[in-house]
Amino acid sequence: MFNLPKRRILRKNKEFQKVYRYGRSYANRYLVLYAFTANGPEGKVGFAAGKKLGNAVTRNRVKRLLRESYRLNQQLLGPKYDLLLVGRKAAVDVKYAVMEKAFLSLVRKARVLGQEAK
RNA sequence: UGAGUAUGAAAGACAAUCGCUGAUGCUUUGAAGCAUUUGAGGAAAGUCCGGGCUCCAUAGGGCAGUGUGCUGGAUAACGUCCAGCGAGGGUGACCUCAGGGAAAGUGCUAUAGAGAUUUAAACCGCCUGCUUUGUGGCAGGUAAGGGUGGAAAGGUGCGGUAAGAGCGCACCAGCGUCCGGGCGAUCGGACGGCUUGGUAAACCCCACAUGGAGCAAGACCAAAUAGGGAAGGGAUGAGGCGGCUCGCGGAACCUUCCGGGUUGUGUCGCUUGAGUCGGCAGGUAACUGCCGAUCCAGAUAAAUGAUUGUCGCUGCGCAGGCAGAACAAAACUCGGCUUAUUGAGUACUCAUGGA
RNA sequence: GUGCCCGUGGCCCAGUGGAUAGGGCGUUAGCCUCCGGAGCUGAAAGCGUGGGUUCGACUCCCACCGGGCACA
Repeated sequence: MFNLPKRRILRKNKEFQKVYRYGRSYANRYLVLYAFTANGPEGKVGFAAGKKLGNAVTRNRVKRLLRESYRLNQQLLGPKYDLLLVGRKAAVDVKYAVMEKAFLSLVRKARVLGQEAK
């Protein structure tokens, strides 16, 4: 239920480009959310952290926080969305609880929640 | 106690829950699921050097270019390391040094100064002579003193002289020859003649080293279809060996343009290696040899995270408790260097006080 | 991964080992004008950082820091 195997993660450059170009974007202080209606059997998710955030260690940490937020709350989401989460500068030294809250508020704003959650 | 020098272990631990990479086993048409196990560093970093490995001749010759530069050793190799020598710095522990050649040649040496590199040089001064009413002028001698400079061509002292001068002598520095110690850099001593600035991180000379590219190397598989037209070159030797040349090699194809068409973030390379740990032996040491044990990440928008609890460390607080814990993540691999950073301990030095 | 290049006042650039580090634009003070512009006169402000070579370094060498380019 909380699984997040490799095939559910965006890996190819083309997929990233597609979500960036055609997805709707929502943002707050800690992250940016791109949402795009998927055409595959299940939704995929991607995580990104730009070079502005710092060195490799901090970028990795931001991406892992984003992944945890998605992984633990994915059952709330509708099944047919490709999402892309991008960390922002304020997320660098933030705890998980803050990140999760920011993620949930954005998800509500973007209206990609599933039927049960509503 | 304070200040400092060198070296330098380790990089919080355990448990629970949810997840991820790889491997193995089972289930399974496939996809996947379950179980067990595994999983970042001392710098993984910067990419400053050097190897392995792969391809291009089997990596060859010469020139050019580039790099290194006290001696001896270590090493696969190095611009690294170890032990010494010399120079410089520090009261000292100790630290720093691209540290060969300036008598092969060329260049540069600003400003200042009379004079800056070859018969060195006379501005002030000193001395002698001539002259003048003269405090002066002229001629000559002189590098001891002053002044300039980073540097004035050996330094100090005594003798000597009209005044002076390696002009003579002693010591010191430098140069040459010889003797002795040391594998050697070099050190010590004797003798000789009496002295030839600096700069080679300026060109250069000498010695040594150096073929080029890089895992996006390279190999394989799959998918796609049609290999079409034009021009030029090719056994009188194409393309290739990324500077030039010699040489090698031996192709029916090669280059350019026009038109058409397809395609993977595929598999291998990819982790057993100058590996790691322990013992013994050799060596001042770097390191080497032998024996035994052991397998310890292989990702590709890139795996180690999140949450909670207990204990340990540091700070604050009477206490419950609260806050904090660096720098930073493999990308073919290994040896160094450099930089970032928390830092227990060990050895030593100096100063002050006490016994 | 490899090979290169650059860093000079606020901005864009010059600069043979010896200059007071130069030019343009800008800033600023004064003059001029009824006011502004233009013009004239003057001023401030700089060699990325740290070492080394040299008598002397923006320049030569080394190590860092920051930025950029090319190729596969």
